[in-house]
Amino acid sequence: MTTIKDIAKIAGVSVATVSRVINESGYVNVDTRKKVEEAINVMNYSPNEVARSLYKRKSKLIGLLLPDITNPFFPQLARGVEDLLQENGYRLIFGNSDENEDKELDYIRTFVQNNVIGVISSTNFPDSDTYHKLKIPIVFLDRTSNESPSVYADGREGGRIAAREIILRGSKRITILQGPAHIKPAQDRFQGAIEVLEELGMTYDVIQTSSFSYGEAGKWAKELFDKHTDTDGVIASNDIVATAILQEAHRLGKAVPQDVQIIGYDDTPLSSLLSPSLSTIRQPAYDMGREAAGLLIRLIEQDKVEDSIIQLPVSFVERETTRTII
Amino acid sequence: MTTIKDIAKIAGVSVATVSRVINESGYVNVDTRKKVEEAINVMNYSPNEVARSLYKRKSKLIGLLLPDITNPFFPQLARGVEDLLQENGYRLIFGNSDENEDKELDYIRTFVQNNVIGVISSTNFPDSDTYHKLKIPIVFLDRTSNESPSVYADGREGGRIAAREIILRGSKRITILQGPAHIKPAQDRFQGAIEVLEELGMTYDVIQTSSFSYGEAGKWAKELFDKHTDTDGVIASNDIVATAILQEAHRLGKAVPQDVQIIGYDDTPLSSLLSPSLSTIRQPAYDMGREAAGLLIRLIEQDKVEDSIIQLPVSFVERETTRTII
DNA sequence: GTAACGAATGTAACCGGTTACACACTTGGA
DNA sequence: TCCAAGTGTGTAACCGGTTACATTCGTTAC
Repeated sequence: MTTIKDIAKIAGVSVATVSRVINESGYVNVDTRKKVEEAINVMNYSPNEVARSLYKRKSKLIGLLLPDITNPFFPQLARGVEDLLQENGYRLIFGNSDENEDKELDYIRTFVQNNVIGVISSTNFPDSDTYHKLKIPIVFLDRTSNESPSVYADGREGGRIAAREIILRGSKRITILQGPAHIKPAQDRFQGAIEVLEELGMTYDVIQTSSFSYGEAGKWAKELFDKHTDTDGVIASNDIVATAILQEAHRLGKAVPQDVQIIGYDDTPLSSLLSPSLSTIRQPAYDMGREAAGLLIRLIEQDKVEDSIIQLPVSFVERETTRTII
Repeated sequence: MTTIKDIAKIAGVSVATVSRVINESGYVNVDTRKKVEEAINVMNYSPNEVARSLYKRKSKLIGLLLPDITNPFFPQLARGVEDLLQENGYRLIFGNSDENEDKELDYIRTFVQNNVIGVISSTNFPDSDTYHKLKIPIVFLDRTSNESPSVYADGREGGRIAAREIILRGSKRITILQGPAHIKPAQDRFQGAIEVLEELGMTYDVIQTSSFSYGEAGKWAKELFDKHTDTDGVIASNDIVATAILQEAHRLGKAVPQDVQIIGYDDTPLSSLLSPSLSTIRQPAYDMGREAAGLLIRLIEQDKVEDSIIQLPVSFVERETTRTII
């Protein structure tokens, strides 16, 4: 490996001068600069970030913690984060937490051990000691915590919209899928939907679910139509679950949206590809990722940061699993 | 930040002794060890990986380069990689290359700058200088390069299976979607399918595509049914494209699989959730990721590694977009 | 003529670990 | 009794950068 010493020797200068050239700091004579730059080019040298990081006590690394990249909502988020960071010269250490606090703690620890300069986390435990004790900037993504910097979409409003739209389009016996209890945004959207239904004095049923996994979604779909045969509107906990409902409805010979309307949540790419395509509440996942990265960069590079809590709008995406308003 | 010096001071020993305790190397008296361990616990100390990495010239970091995490095939791969690495104490620096050689080069460079100890890459340029010059172990994932360690599924055989199955199930006028020219596995599966069609002397049509993006897939679906109205069997370049075809067939009032059979590729999670669910060629993405990680770990930790080229089997997953064999 | 300052460069300490080496003490066998 | 080997611990060099500080030289101002 080529080191700064090698470059110094080739260029006939000291390491300090090479460092000055690399970092464009201090005084360097133009001719000296040329010699050094030439040596750098010849040797195709790039400085060791580890050595830098050790001295400066900070790196260009940022930790990203997501529950499960396999859930189609998260690749969008991750991509948004990665794109903006990459454009700004930062790199990502990435981990899946599986919503598991121990795994999360373990990752945060190794992030710190690697001198990461900031963390973006989709955690269910934003108020845990782990995060409070962190001395580096942290942005909660798709999750919130009182005063801490965070980027999220308005889940409660999303739930409200879903309920309003499905009612507006004529469903009378609505069933709501309640997402996993420990996932805050899932509960927010659930609460939002409930609120509207209560306000309008509608009767409704609830099916509990405990994950967003592909594998189990089918089970809840079966349970739903089993228990609530006459349901004519389903507000799903996310697009995966909505897809399973759609499939099950199909299997049972129920016409969608004529017999049952279905509204998903997230607007993952798959939802537009289904037949019929899925009406859903859109969260701007990619933008959320970008915003989170942008906010983190600001927190890292600036003294004062305003608007460190960013809420992005959700919207109803009308497709084919809901009826048109008459 | 707590350093090894702090611990040494608290425990009343030298840093060398603390280091010996941490790394379980050399001689340490039991009582001394206890004192040190106590100090470590009290201070909740964990050693700085950056300092370690600098001295040892290697870290616990591994670079992972994927084309686009947003393509639903890759999260599975990534998850497989991450799971096995995490279990073995390694961490991941992650980047999206967009199949772009410059971006790839840039990532590889920063991987090296950060003393990564190995790289897993899904690249279209495995034989480029960038990789040849790398002095650390590298595993090509979902891609191959002559003698270099790689993990992939048999694309040609996948293509052959797809063609055989669709013919076996009665399609006479088959259209093949040819994936992006620069993506090797896409061409492999295309070639495999062509081979079988030629061997059996069947006529067929080809539609060129230039990406796997959701956005453009619809366009090719339209083009397909526009140009080849009478096609009764479509071999898609992957599941995303297959989904778009399915949707378009639906829109045109063609019955699937009665009028047109469709076979996808990858068996991404979405394919089982469609209605009708998608028959496809399964690549064991998660396992591919795990295998790649396992192979890389072996390359890192062992002197000699046998079987450094791992080919995983593909299989036909029969669902509802193909007819049953009579 | 010289004090003051800017430009250019080098020396060496430092970041937080690991480890080669030196040294002291114990133990056991010849 | 003496030496070799084993045990236990500390000192300091080292990894590859950055930077505080010292030094030298040339120019300008008084």
